[in-house]
Amino acid sequence: MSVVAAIKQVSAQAIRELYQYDIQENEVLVNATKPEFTGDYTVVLFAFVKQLKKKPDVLGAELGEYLAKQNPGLFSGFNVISGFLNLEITAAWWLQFLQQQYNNSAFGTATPRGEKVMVEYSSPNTNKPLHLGHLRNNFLGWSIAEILKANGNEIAKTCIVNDRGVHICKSMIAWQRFANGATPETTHEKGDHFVGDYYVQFNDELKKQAKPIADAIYAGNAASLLSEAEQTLATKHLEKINQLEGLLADPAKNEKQKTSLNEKIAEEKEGIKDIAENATEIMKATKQMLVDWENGVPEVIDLWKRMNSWVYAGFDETYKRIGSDFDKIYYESNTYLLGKDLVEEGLQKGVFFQKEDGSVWIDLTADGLDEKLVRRKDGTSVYITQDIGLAELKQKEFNASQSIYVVGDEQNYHFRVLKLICQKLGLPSADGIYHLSYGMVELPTGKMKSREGTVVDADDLVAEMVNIAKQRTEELGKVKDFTEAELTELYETIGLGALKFFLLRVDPKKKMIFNPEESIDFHGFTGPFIQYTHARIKSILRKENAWPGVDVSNESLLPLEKEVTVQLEQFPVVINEAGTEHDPSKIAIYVFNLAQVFNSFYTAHSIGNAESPAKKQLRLQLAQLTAQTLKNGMQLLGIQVPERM
RNA sequence: GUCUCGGUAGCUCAGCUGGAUAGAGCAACUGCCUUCUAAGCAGUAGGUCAUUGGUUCGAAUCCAAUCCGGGACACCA
Repeated sequence: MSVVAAIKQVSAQAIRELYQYDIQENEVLVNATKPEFTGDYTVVLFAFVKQLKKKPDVLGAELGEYLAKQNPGLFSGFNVISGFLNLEITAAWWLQFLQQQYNNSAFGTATPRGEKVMVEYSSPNTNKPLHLGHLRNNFLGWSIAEILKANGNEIAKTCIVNDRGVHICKSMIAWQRFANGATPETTHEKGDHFVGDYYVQFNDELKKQAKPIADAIYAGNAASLLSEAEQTLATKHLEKINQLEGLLADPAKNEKQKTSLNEKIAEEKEGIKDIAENATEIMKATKQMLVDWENGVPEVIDLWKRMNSWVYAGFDETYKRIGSDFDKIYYESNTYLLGKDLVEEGLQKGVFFQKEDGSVWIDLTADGLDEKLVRRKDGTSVYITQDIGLAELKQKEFNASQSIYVVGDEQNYHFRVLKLICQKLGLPSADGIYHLSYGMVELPTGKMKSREGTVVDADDLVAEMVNIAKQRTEELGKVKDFTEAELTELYETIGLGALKFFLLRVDPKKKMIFNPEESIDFHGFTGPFIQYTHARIKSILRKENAWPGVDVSNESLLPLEKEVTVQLEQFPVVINEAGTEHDPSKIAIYVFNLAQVFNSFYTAHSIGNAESPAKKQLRLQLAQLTAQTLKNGMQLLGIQVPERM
């Protein structure tokens, strides 16, 4: 049990016994004591003052007295300052903790509870390579899986590959038209980048073809190019634009109103652009290809398989390098028809209802949401239907009590709907659905846009980080005796460590800004800082292979020795928090704090030349447990720590 | 329009189940490598916690309103 938990327990017990007042352990608020006061942990008393009808000072004195008396092994002293009961923990308690854990390579990990958790993450589209946003997703998914594992859960990592749909057809059409039979082998290009290039080419061509149609729409002579429905829609947009521009010309409008009007006009223009793009020959060919794919036309299926195989080869390389792996990969081409029978079932149960045109809906207005379509009038299913089906399939295959989806926050609404529908359908997996929502990675200029070429490519970024790691390491010149292979490994470790730490140190649900102009730091609150701390400790431990082996249980602790110990003791609690909150940044912050405290200790006190054998023994134990904890903590973030750097 | 997430130091972020004088890192400035790795350590400076009101012993934290920014609300995925 952690110290804090122990303090809560004995405090609640003390209040029960002293005042016959029943109180739960978790109602006791325990904080770390502020440095300016004496003590290690502080019980905040204000919460009980009223119920117990005691003045804070009196309550503190009585409680402190009682606690110290009843638990001489835990508390060595106390003081009360205006409602805060500051408790000092005995050196013996800290030393006992250290004795128990210093040799425990699994320090921090909970015993298995037999609970199963699924983590779905990564989930790429197969029409373009991975970018920075995917990296955040992958690192988060991997890390949360490790954290939950350390909390005693059994983990299944999954991935749903979006391997079918218009987006792939776009790359396929472009390849057919522009590639002249080129392949990744002939061009010596990584497969996912190769296919992505054709996706870009498709969009270039689309723009080219859509331009004259859009011009015609604005000129009012696009009738022959559009279907009747498109024509009516286009006219509507045009009318709206005219109307808005009329308003804009009004000199009485202020800047703010003008901005708003301009935004609305831009929206209408976007609508016209969509119409024009959909009317292009290349778009029509793409849609036809999607129909052919669904009908299983052999040439289309062959090309689809071929191009996907190129993409997978590329992805595999990236996944291997960044350390992502999966226990089970689902492919949308296999799962996109799932959920149809559930729609039927839902209709019969009255969860869904049918409109006159035959489309099927669910009414979520009572839950503060809208009506949501689950089956089109033509009988085909929509995106969410597949997800319901896949949720059921996962449940059948893994029977996990919790199913985590690592997906960007733009899909918050979607997952609320998904969970609600599953609950209303009474699927056993429903309550375990958890959307681990994370914010987008943005550039200083705003969102990354593949169309504008402002996407930070994952492979490029990893390569750059590794390259910087190499430069820095060479500048410092500390590892001249490393072999070529050892150097390569070290650069990967440091470069990827910096990158992963950078993306994981921030609360997942917050969006984050990445500035490609400023390279990711290697100093301060960074991965390399922690790796360095680890390497330095390991260097000492290699030198000091003969420990004094004397009894340290009667030693006292110097302030910095204690600070390190206090920090170490919190590791299991932090792992627990990171798990329940699904938040790896808690680990990153913890590991940084630990490294920082240890470094202060390291510069202030010598380990090898300690004042006495007992001190040396104690400091070696501290050093060893710190190294182990840094290693275990970083492992939870998917980051390796080197023995030397 | 409705829903939702955010706004803390020049920059990037902690702190948010209410608790003592709001913390780190980067950038800036001062020191410290003849002693276990200076990717480090010690220190200085930097704040109207978006604004206003409320709740109370106490608010960055809870509530309301306002301002600013992101996202969502498709018979797209």
